[in-house]
Amino acid sequence: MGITIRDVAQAAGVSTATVSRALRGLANVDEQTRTRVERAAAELDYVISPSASRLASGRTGSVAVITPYIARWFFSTVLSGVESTLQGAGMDLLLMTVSNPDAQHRLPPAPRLRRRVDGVLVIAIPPDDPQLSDVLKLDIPTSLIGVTVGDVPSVTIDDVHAARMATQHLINLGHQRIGLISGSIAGRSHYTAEYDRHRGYVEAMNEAKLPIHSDFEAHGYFTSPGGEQAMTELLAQRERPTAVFCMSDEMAFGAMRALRSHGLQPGRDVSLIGVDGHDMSELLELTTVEQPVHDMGRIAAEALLVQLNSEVQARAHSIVLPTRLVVRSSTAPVGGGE
Amino acid sequence: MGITIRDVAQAAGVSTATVSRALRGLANVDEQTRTRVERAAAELDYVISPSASRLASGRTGSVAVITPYIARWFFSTVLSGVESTLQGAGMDLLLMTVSNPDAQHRLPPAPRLRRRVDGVLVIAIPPDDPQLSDVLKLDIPTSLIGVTVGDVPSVTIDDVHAARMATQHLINLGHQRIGLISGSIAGRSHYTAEYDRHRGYVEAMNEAKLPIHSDFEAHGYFTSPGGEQAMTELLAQRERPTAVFCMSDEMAFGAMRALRSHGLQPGRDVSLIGVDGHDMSELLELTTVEQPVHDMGRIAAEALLVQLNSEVQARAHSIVLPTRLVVRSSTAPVGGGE
DNA sequence: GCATAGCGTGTAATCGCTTTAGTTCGGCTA
DNA sequence: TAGCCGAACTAAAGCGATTACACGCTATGC
Repeated sequence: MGITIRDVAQAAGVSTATVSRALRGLANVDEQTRTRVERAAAELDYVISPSASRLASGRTGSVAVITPYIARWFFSTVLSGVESTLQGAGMDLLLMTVSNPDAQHRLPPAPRLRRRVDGVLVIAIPPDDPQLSDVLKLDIPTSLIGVTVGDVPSVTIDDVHAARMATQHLINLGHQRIGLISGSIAGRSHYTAEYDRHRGYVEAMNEAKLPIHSDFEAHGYFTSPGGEQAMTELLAQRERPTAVFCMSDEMAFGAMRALRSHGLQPGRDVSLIGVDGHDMSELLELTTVEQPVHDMGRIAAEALLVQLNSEVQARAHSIVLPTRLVVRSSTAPVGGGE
Repeated sequence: MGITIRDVAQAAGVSTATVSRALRGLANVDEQTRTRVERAAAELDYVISPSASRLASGRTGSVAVITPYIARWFFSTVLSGVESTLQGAGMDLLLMTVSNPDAQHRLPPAPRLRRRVDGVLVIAIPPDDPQLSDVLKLDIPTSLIGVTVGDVPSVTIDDVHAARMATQHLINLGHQRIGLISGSIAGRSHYTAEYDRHRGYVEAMNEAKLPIHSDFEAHGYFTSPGGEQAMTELLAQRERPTAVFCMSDEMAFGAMRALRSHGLQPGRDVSLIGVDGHDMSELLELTTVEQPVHDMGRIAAEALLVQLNSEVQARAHSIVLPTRLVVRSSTAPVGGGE
């Protein structure tokens, strides 16, 4: 039914081998011949059959992206960065999710990758998730985003530093009772970013010789209802914190709502800072430590492409991108509202 | 390098044809033989080569999803619905974006689809976008989401009805000066949903014999900064509207911010209603007409799979999903705050 | 007792490309 | 003039599955 390379060869009066080379821009093809072939292909409206090409060449021309969530801001933003890069390189992007707490019982992605993709990009799967190790065992070129495991190439931010920056900002404003809304995803394996952000908070507090009450930490599970709940708990303490560091913007949004329903105003009554640079944080006037999420996707994809194109097994290294403190009205000097 | 079907055949002591049949669960294979083959395949850790299988069978086992945006709420939510369905059916999901105002100059997706996918899902591309017609011309089974074109199968909501419901809600609360924040995406072709929502607004207003000031419409370009700008314009009118219907939640979020920076409170001073059921609308207490976005993706994917599996060219029909008014504190009876 | 049907299986021809190992041929060197 | 070389090209052997067809065998109908 379809036009094959043979039809093009015949129309151009050359062999199929020449058509193949001409169309792919390989050397050892006379420019006149190439033009003739291209014209013939265009006239016949010929497109290479990817299946045949893949079978013959062994290259699939596609990259899998594995992510636990699609509809969450961080993940979809990374994905958009990845997509634009891969599209630019003419690579197919195969999207797969791993089973996450929300959607159990789907078949693990690892077996589906074999013989099917040239490379894999993994977005923020906890380092000790067995599904991740299954993927890594496949020995397909892989880049990780937002997580590091062993010496697998990765693109991340310095989570310790981000958390220190956030906490330090609160300290600089004169706050002393600084709460923490962390993740502690229920039933979920241990998450590097959370661990590191915790450390950053602790380091900054210690350095400033500020006390860390265990009462001042609440779990927000990285969701905004969770953040709301956590803030409500913090507000129930005998001595309320005057500022709270939230490990993600979404949790901070929830915390904002909790403040409002207590008649408190973010910034004036309690300072709130997040991490992410979420789309909505500007709208909600949330101070936050921005991470370059779109770029993380783009850069990881670029690194993977380099790895795929280099014959040598060039040991790709890990890349750490900078974060940036963006101050808005959700943080203010301590006592401003008293 | 890899294990091929021949290795499995040899190990199981049968022909490759039998292995193929056994592994794909076809009929006419003795159960004992099938078991033997399966055991051999498992032992050798064999996986079918998709490229070879595709070439031989002509089926690609994959579906393309074409979308103008990935990181926006509506699109990523549809995508997650699509993904879970396709994953469940063992289909590969190829993600492609069409050039949108934000990202010009990428090659159009249509040529990349040929011979590569069994079906196509298109998310909310304006019906007169040439890139959409290029895709439809390919004559690959296709389902549209959030848009209709001719008799191509689609999954949508009734936008006229949704807008009527929203406007009627404001009318029921006693509002008479009801503003409209519409889209009018700059430099973008005409968008069905916008047209229909406009009609719904007009119909409801006419039915209630309420006047439609041209001053009461502002363009928000379907973004939240746009909505903020639009609301600011509306507030500058001599006679301010007491309520505003926003064609999307994101624009309503922006409008909320504009209200706040004018010292006004959504609901008390100006009522605000959106359309979408965005994640953040609950947090922001926005009244909205919810559309079942995740389901739209799921259902469109299911319909496409049916179409792919039915031998007959069953003319798939269009599906219209219901919307639901969710009342929150951003809308209140007129005059509540005066 | 014989034609027939159907099941389980094997044989071998594809599917449409890539790629290796030649084959030509004009021009250049010795 | 012979010999050699490199560029441009062709022929043909895969790549690893699927599937139409053929084949033997047993159960069934008449």
